[in-house]
Amino acid sequence: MTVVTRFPPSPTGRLHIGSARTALFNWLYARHHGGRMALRIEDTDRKRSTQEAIDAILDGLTWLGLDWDGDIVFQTRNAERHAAVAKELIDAGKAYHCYCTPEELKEMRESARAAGRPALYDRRWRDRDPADAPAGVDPVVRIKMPQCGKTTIPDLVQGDVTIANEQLDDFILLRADGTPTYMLSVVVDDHDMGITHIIRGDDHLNNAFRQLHLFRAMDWPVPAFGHIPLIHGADGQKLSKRHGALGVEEYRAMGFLPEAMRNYLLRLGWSHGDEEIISTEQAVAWFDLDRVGRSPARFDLAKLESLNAHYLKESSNTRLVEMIVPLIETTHDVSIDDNGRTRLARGMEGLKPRAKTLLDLAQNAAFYVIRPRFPLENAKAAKLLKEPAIAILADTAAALSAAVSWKSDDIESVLRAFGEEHDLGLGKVAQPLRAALTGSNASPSLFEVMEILGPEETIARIRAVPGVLPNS
RNA sequence: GACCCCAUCGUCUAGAGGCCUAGGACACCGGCCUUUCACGCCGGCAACGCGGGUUCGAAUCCCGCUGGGGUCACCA
Repeated sequence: MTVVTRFPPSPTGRLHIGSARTALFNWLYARHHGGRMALRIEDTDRKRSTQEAIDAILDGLTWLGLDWDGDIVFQTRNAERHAAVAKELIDAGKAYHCYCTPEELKEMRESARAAGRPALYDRRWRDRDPADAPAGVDPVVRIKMPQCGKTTIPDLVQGDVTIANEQLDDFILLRADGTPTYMLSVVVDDHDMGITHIIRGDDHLNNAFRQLHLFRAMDWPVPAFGHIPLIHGADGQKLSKRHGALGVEEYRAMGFLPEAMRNYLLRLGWSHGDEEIISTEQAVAWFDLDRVGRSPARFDLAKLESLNAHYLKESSNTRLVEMIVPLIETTHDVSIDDNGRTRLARGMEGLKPRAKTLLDLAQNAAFYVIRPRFPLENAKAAKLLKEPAIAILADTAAALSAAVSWKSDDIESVLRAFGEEHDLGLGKVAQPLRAALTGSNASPSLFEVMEILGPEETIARIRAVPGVLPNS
């Protein structure tokens, strides 16, 4: 049997970080077993579904590198089929019309809860004579669920989960307006699409019991279920807006690499011994549901950052340059030419180990293509450019102008010799220079920076420091 | 409230009765390296929620408690 999984987002917002992990697990499971992953847009809630959300979800998946097999299925397009199944169930005596009003149902739930009973529909129309139907009320269609006994779901993640059938009520298949509910649509589509494995968030575990009976009522094979725990915020509460970013798009904007995101999401609730850095190839080879943990995991930004820093270091310089150029261009309103790109690429080796995100990288790299502006905004750096540093800088510029070679090793020799000559520690010489050249008190190796900047630019930047030029 | 699920360092986790003096990673704290900041390397702090069983032996099995989470819509 070929494994067919599915990822079924509701297009009501961004691709949520938890959904992204669900998609990843479905994708990995399908790939691991040589199967397929289908993508289905669950747009049955027409009021809240938007094209914008669909695009955002597709973009998010694409960015993460999670592709799907076959055409995208739009659930609303199958509405007629869903309704036909409901009719079939009515004809078979497995479903019926219910004429309860919303108020009636609300009252029913409230009194049930007050009595300490499960807040379920009391099946009052299940065996009632259809002739009793009140005039002018459009009925909903409800399925007949078993009223006694137990139902067990052999869950691939949670193990066997059993519930008493009294906990299951005759849920609605078709709304009063004739449109199918989620519960019906999902089951019909999963069947029609040949889904063999339903891997989804833990919040759907209760639905699985209802869906299981719907599969049985239609005499359809029941897919395997795997309910993975949800991701929680750092405080252990359900992930919500107050926890900050929720959509993968936002993490992308924060400068995270897709491979870091993938690795992080994978390790959240899943493990393979002590492995931490896991490539997609390894993930496909190793992934299976039995290694998925059963307790909810908290989202830890620091760990994501650390993984991102790792992948940043592994990335090629050209890839990184292409990713940060637009960032530098927009924040500084400049246009970076090929020369600038070359400088950035050469500087990347020294920049990479100093960044956690692409945003850091772009910010730290900007000086290679943009001259510092005086007075410096960076307070610590500005402090480095006070006397006697200005005088030292002027002398340094002079010494540098006389340099025969502009290789970093040679520049270092020149500066060390200069320091000894003037009885100054290297720090006294280097720090003001760093501030003058990079506008910051922290940067990659100064000698490397100077080599990349080149002699003209280096000298020009030193002379641009207020107070230096007259002495040089 | 009812039902279901879960429970190892601050966080993610390893651990499938003796390999556990509980391992790794992130974070944190020291140190080394060093022109700065990082990276890297070395070291440190830090956990089996509680109470009962079962067993020669329990983080691992069972029960209870406590704590956390999920679900209870003509939403998905």
